[in-house]
Amino acid sequence: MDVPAPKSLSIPPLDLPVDTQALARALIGVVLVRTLDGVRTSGRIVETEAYLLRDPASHAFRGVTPRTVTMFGPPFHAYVYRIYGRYFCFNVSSEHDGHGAGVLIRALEPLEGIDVMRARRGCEAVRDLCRGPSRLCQALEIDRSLDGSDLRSPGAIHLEAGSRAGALRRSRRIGLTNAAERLLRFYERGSPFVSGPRHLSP
DNA sequence: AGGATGATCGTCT
DNA sequence: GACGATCATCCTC
Repeated sequence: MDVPAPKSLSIPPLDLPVDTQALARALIGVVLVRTLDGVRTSGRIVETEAYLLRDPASHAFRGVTPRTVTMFGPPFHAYVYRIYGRYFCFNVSSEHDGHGAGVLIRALEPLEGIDVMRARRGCEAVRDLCRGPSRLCQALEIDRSLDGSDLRSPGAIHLEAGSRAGALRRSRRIGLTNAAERLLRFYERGSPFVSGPRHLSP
């Protein structure tokens, strides 16, 4: 007979799909936790974008490069890249080992460590702390050193089960010129913490 | 509320 | 040598 898991102490198992688009949807409501010097900052994911296999908009489209190796590794690892010389963006790798794809995290609803995030961002308004892919990287102090981290086990950065997501909506991805027509951006309906348009198709 | 602009540098051609 | 999966700021309506 099995010993029942302790009720209040167990962390609910986080079961995520490998398929990129399914993962982009499943990640809404999941909590991203960043632990630095023993201090947790975290937020609930409210907006994602899928970057599929053979997707002209994806960094993986033209094959492996030194920057994008983690996109081609096993799923559920951190792909962090620098953009416009000054910012970072955070992704969760998807698909199986050897296949390049991932999900960009575009916005969080701040949960833990709000004052720490305020200090890092130089910004008071809770709504603006993690509303945008590079803003959330500033708030959680995410940079290239975290690239390759396994997000399923507790560490410097990982994912935890969160509250169930509300209704999902989808739209075009933001800031693209390639394959811009595809509806691969997902966000929680009505969330004030979403970046960009919040008024598109169901 | 919404559109235009400049910053800034790693990455790939 | 060109170009961003962005942001903050400045502008007009």
